[in-house]
Amino acid sequence: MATVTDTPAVAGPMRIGEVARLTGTTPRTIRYYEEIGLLGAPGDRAQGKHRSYTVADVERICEIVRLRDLLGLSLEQLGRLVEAETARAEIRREYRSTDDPTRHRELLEQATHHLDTQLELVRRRVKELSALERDLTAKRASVDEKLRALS
Amino acid sequence: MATVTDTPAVAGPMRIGEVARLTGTTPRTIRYYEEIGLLGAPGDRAQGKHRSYTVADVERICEIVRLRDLLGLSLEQLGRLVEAETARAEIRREYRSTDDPTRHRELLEQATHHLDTQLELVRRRVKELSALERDLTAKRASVDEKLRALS
DNA sequence: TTGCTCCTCACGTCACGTGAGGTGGC
DNA sequence: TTGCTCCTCACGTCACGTGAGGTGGC
Repeated sequence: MATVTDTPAVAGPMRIGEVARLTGTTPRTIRYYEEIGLLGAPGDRAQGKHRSYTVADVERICEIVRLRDLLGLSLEQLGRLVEAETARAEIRREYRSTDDPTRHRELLEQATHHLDTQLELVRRRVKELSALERDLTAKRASVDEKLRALS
Repeated sequence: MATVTDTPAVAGPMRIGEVARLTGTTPRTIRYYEEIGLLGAPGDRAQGKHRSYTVADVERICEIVRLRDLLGLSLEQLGRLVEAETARAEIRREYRSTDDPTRHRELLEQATHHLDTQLELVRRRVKELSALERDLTAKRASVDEKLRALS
């Protein structure tokens, strides 16, 4: 799996091919996610002209791809999950633009709630996979036992 | 996720609906897996007559469904993976029908190889998911920190 | 005989893959 | 100007979902 540790060739705005390479997807996939509203249209863009992406866009796509591959969710479910993420970006903007500590607390509590939802899904998966690993290991041990008995 | 711990209503042969319920799938999915050769046709069956399944069939479908949900493989890849499983069933039959210890050893060593392939895939996934869990936990801790600083 | 489940087409859908034909920017 | 990548249709594919119309077995 490709990660963001691949340094982008340039720090400036990127085109869709580079973004696809950095996120381990394809241009078609990125356009499709834009089409169904999972990604917002990148910047203002005239019809037929090239899409231009920022480093923040790349990070968002990486997150989506990671969750898509590791949890078994539909893109609609994934959309609802990262809507929370989108909200978090919005939250940070609002967070920085206000000094009201009550509002600060509210925004932070929303963030923890979003993170907890994701953590719960991840932990459930880890448990299921660990159970599978345990079962396979047990089978392996049983076969090994028979092999030893043979020699 | 449904598991085989749901005891089947009867111990005898089952129909497709019951099998679907026990394995957490649908009749359509089971027929589709048969169509693409992922499952062999259950018993000899005249055209248009009902399919009849055994407990062994249910266990095999459970395994397939479990691997399908937890690893992110295509049905073709999954087919190659459980071809090994199919081979194992065949192997057990041959294992019991021969007394040659050299042949026994060969068959057992094939079995360990198949199990190791599956274990490697499972462990890779566990690692990826653990990394994701770590990242999310770190984010959560950072938000918590800010919340404490506020009070 | 009545219900329920099963059967086989066959078209629909989700998440993209894959050309076809044309334009943009270093 | 030449290449390369990008653009927008639009049809194909994988893994099923979802009726349509008909038959099987307790």
